[in-house]
Amino acid sequence: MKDLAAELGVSISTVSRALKNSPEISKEMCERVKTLAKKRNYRPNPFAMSLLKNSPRLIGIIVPDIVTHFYSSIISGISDVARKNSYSVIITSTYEQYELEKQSLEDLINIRVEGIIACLSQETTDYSHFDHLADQNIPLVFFDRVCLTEKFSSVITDNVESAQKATEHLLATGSKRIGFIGGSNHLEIVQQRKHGYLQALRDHKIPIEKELVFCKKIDYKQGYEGACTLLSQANPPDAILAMTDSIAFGAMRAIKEKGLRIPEDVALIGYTDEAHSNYVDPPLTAVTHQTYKMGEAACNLMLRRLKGTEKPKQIVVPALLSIRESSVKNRV
Amino acid sequence: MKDLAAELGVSISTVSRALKNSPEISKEMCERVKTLAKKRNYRPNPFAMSLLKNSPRLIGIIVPDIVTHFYSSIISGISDVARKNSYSVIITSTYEQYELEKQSLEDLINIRVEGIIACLSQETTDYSHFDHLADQNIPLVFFDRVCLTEKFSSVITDNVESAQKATEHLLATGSKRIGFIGGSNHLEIVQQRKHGYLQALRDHKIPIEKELVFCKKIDYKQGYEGACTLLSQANPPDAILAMTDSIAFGAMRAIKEKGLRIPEDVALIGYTDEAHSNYVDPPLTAVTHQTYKMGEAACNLMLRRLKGTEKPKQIVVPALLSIRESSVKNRV
DNA sequence: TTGAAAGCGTTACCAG
DNA sequence: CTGGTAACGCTTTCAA
Repeated sequence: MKDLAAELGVSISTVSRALKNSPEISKEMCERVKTLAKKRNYRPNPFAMSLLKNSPRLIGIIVPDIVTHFYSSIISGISDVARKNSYSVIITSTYEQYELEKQSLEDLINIRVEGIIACLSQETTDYSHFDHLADQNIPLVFFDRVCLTEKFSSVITDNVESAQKATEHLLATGSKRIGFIGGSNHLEIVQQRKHGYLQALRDHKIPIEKELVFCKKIDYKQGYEGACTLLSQANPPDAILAMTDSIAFGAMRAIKEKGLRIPEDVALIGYTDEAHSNYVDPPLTAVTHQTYKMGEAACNLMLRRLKGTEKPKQIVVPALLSIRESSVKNRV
Repeated sequence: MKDLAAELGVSISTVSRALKNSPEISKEMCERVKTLAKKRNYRPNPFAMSLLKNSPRLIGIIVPDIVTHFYSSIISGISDVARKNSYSVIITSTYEQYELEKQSLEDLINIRVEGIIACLSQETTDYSHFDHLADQNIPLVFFDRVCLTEKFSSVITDNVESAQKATEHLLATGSKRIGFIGGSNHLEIVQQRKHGYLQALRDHKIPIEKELVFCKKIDYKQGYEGACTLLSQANPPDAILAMTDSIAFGAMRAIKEKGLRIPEDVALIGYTDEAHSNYVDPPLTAVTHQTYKMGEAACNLMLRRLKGTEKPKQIVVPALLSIRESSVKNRV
């Protein structure tokens, strides 16, 4: 900018004003400056700006990991909305560890992000590090795994409803005895989805059988073992609701290895993204989270907080039941 | 910092020095300053630093998208190395579009990242926007899909070798006529993988047939259509080498829909990550990229460039052939 | 309509 | 060992 001023023989202030179309400047001058600026490939230095205004137009994101489709898709939604509002995003991963979560938070604050969008790690049970943000007046929005909802806005999915709907779909399409494979009971999403499953059974006056519920860990192996356990019972289920994608794929393998047909012998519903549900055989009926939308919602919540102080708000982005071939016994 | 100085009754310079353990300051003073700094929750303002040193400790990443496992895993590798060296990363997605790639590049330069790590979009055939970076002296490292290799460092996989090995594996396990499904020919990885495939055929004195090669775009749909086209020929192949994961899954569906068995009728090899290869039926033999390692390598290359000017350098991270069930016709 | 100068938070150099 | 001051790039009064 100094160079531009020198080259045009005017002052720096003039250049500054010309560049932002200050109404109190001659059009001619304005044009001259802009032309030269373009020619010299001038770019405003954002650090000077940030230093001045203390608004770096930067949003921080904290996720358990970026490799899981669920998170990467949400990040995608967040950063697209951010970019459209000329914000940039910085992403940090906790790898589900409490210590790394604290570290990430610290880093983002040091970088002086304007706000933080976060999803809790599995390990986190103490929320004080987030609590402090309220004092420092740094906006925070949670998604999926949330806490301190009176203080901070959040975006969640309808876990109870989605599991309930999935169960009802199974009942409506010819399944009678439905098994459930979940994860550690202390996780809220496990409780909620199991709750939805049980609710559907209750609504249909179907007695609840403990043996049909298998809850250990959320991974492929436990999905496989869960299905093996359920199917080797004396009176095995004729349908399984699997609580996550890895569990569903593990269960699918177990069913096939037993020589059972999907959905004729055992119907199956999972929670997965669009693409991978279609890659398997038969295509998997699944609850699909509107992850991109969740990301957009989270970012919009943040942007609104950034503009004016708004009351904490929850947004529920409903999950969709994508019916494919793995669940429908009685084709019409 | 000003407040700290005032509160302690010393000058700002003293505080600054105390905070960075300048050897020319009394230990006592040093302690006093640090204690108060902690108490007042002082954090250095990174923008002032960046303004001063013009080094924001920020690295920009440009990827086709962040949702694909291949990219998210590489990003994971990059950002872990970056964080260990107290760099942050900013990620932008091109969604495979040339215009968005130019835009992303522009944005990152405006934000004043110290360097950029990029993977070309499928659309990109004109590299001048990257070429300009060399003039502006902004370090650039490419990965996977690369260009201008005399000017910029890059991290690639051994595309020729991996495709060659995969083809040879097919030949060694009973396949005779092998088809190839790839993407746009202007992409180097397409050329290289095709080259490896052809090389293997040549080595085995197998005549090359143009009709066995299908190269359009890299996505699920083209994988499906490619396989359909190949398999509906008068003399169809009995094996297919699919150049990416989405192509492989598309091809798998096409093969099944035609009522053909894998691998008995048509053997199939893809390029995918560990997890999803195992989810499909039959488990997919695949070339597995060491994506996290590639990310680490790219970031290390960048860090070295950032420290001293280094000559452009290529790093080859070999891919691994994970043999599963989809490829082996003649079980021993 | 334009120019001069202060100030944003920090470091570094030069004096004391 | 410590204080003063210039400088980083830009915006914004205040004066002319």
